[in-house]
Amino acid sequence: MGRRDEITDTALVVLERDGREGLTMRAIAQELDIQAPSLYKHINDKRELEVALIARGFADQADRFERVLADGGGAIEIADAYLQWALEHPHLYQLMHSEALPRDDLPEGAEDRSVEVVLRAFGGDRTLARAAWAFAHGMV
Amino acid sequence: MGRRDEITDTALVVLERDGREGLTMRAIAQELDIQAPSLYKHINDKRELEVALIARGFADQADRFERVLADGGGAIEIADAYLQWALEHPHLYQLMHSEALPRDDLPEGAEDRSVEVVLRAFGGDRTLARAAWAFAHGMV
DNA sequence: CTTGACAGGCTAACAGCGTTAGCTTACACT
DNA sequence: AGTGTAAGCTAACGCTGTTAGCCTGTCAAG
Repeated sequence: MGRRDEITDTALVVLERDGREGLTMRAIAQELDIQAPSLYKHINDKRELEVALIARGFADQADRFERVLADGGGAIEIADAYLQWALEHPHLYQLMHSEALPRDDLPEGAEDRSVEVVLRAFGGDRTLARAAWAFAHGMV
Repeated sequence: MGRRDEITDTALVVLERDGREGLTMRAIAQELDIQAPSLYKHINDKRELEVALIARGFADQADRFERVLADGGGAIEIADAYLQWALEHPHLYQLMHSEALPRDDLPEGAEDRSVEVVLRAFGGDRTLARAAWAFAHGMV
């Protein structure tokens, strides 16, 4: 199923380069030297592609957080990493939070891994962790 | 300049009823028993209309906050009102925060009035007020 | 009383969007 | 040799925002 991933890769490139409004089927297709309708051999609709990008966003975030934690970082460093990540991937960040999360469509645990790390940084205090997340998101 | 306001009124109705994706020029026009292109006699483009809606959102928020403050409410009550308002106007709230705010296009002080109230609730501590705002927004 | 400007409608049309249908081509497997 | 499938293609549809150009009613000035 490699082609689907290539398409997602390309979509990510287009998104980060042209923003959400530039993320069009035809633009993605062009980047792949292909016609837009051909994309539908690998994907059901655009939303599905966006969900895949969102999932990648969470995964990448989780990677970053885990690295911070592994380097001995605590809650503050995690929050800082959150903000940093958002500033580095503004368009993807916007896509991830522009509407209600399609939690049902997201692969199991895509979001959870990120949540897990944050939770650990706060010593398992779910309420406090949620508050911090909200604060970080709000600040962005 | 009354017609422009009527159009904005109608746009707000359509937005709250059908959400952002349902907020189309043709839908607004239909609600006014008019053809879509006729809207452009009163408005330059759709973005301008959205900006007007955003401005109304801030104004309505400010009204609410001021009332809370007048009723002796403090920081917590303001935060609660913020959340309450967001839940009551989910589509408008989303529109207001879905992209970078067009601050240059917003009428002078549209946002400021809201900020002002929050600031007062926090005894003029700008940093603390900003933090609380971020927290409230993140929670939503 | 006429004339002319202007406000505010109209229809027709365009480009770009996501998407569907149906055809073709290349390649793997029996 | 023949068949099935993966993956491309073109043409087209309905929707979107938007432009151009036309028409009609209101109303003030000469």
